[in-house]
Amino acid sequence: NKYRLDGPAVKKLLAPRNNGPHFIEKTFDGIFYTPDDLRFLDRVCGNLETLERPAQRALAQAALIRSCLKKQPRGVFTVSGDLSHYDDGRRDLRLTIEEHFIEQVEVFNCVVFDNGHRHTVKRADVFSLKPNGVDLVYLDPPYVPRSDDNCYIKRYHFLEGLSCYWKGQRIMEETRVKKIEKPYTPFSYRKSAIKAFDKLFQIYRESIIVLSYSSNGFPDREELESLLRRYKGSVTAFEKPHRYHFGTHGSVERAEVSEYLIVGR
DNA sequence: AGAACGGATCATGGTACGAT
DNA sequence: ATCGTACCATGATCCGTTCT
Repeated sequence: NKYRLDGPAVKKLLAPRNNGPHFIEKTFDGIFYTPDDLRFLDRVCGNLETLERPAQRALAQAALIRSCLKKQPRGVFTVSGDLSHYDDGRRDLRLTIEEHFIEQVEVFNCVVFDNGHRHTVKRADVFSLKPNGVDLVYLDPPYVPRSDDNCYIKRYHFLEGLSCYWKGQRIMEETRVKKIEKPYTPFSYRKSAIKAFDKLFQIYRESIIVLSYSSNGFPDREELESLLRRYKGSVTAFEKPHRYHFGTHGSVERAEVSEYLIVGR
């Protein structure tokens, strides 16, 4: 609500260290970014603990993660090594991570405001949370594609690791990009997705439920609506056409989809 | 035979801004 | 005022191979 990364805080984050950690530099050398970029990430991560306020640490982490995302071609961490053929001249690929970081600190400082309420964030299994006293839940689960897998960790493992400095994570050494292990979710598999939706809707039956989903996913819209009707008297769905941009060549058939917003109350 | 995994992949169109 | 150029967002996929 009120704490930003001011001059002294940024100075602490950028301060040189003598005995700082080198995990990122050692692990991702030749895989992502330049050696200088990797050392910068180690330095800022090591300096995070010098900020006393958790809100400031969170802002710094958000700025650092955003910096890494912008500098990585396509924003995904499935590609590594020599990425020069992705270079289309854009500024994001030219800046160092440090230059990105300075900019992103300002970006995140600008989103701090006070609306008079207290807010909390949790990173947890949805089935482990208490559903009491929730007016409205917005659900954005992973989609099960029609015939493929949809694994976010394989695209964003570096950011997930960065958010905790890979503490408690096991790196899969045999993978080219040094992925961390994929966490299990029943929403990612045909076998278990329907049951998982049913359980989720049941848990939040006292709240307004808003579900984001796509025509690309399984189960289809009709089935989701009927699952939601088990617990909700009124179910309405909104639909919007959407085109993805990653496969613009002719063979990409799934780029044209409908996005759904399904509301139960 | 279908599911899951690991890794690689586009080009279109909007916007900002300087040049004319 | 208009034109041209550079920048850059998009990213719940695609494909070949391995596993069950």
